[in-house]
Amino acid sequence: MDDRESARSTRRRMPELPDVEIFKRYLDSTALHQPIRRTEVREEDLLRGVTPQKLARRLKGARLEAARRHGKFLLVRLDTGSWLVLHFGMTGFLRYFRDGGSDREPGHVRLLLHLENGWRLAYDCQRKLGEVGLADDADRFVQERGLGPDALEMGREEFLEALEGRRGMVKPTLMNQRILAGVGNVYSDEALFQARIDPRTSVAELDAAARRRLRDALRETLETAIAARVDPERFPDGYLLPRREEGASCPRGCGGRVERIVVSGRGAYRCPGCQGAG
DNA sequence: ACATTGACCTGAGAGC
DNA sequence: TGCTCTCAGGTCAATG
Repeated sequence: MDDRESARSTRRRMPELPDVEIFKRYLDSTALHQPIRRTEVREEDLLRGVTPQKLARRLKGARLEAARRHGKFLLVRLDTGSWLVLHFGMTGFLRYFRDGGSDREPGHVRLLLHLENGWRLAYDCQRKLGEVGLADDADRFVQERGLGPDALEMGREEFLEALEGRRGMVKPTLMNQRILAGVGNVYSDEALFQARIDPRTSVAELDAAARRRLRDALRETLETAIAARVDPERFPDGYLLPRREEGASCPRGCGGRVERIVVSGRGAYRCPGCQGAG
């Protein structure tokens, strides 16, 4: 990856649920079933609850059997029964490569698994806000972390239950991983744009119809992002994500201009025409 | 329960 | 050209 490519992907890649789902599919189609010959920890700071020595010992000889995603976490089951836990922070991603192949080692590798077949699986995380760890059990990990239900797996009733009694602003509520897991800054904006709800609206002010609309919009948004392989250029018309910049014309064609506001300390994009005055 | 602020982290881009 | 400043955002902790 050259510098320009690196810069571009840094701008675009902010791993939320759809991004991690793509990572899961990538892992499932590349690095499974090969014994791990050696584990290289290049950045100890990203390890959580485990030393480099322990991680290497637990991975040595083990095979990655299948990946599972919960919210923004990727949990990889080993044939030994334990799980490798990966969180991608803001800038993390995976790459499967070998010497002389078309893909090369990326620029900020924090963990590198050397596999028996000569290929390597890199966990790259430029800004070190990600996390690598081990878990004995995936369900218990999710519970102990206090994660809410996965945003894509939860049913309509479960979503409505999660909002019940909430009084905070809707955007930070969607982003609260304890309430539902997987939604971050970008996709909360997108779902709210699709549902035509101002991000600053209190959940308490949303009537039943608006809550259902939000739930459907969130599901639609996440599924669309995955189908587009999180590439902004592949998103269908009418999506905000490819036009997350101040002054862009409303993707829905209402004539409004996209504006940036700050909600709960985060930059939020919305269309004043479609999403009300707030 | 909820809001706010700051810390963590690195690199890009702006402004001087 | 090179410096300083701000910003990006996932998560956590402290404070109101």
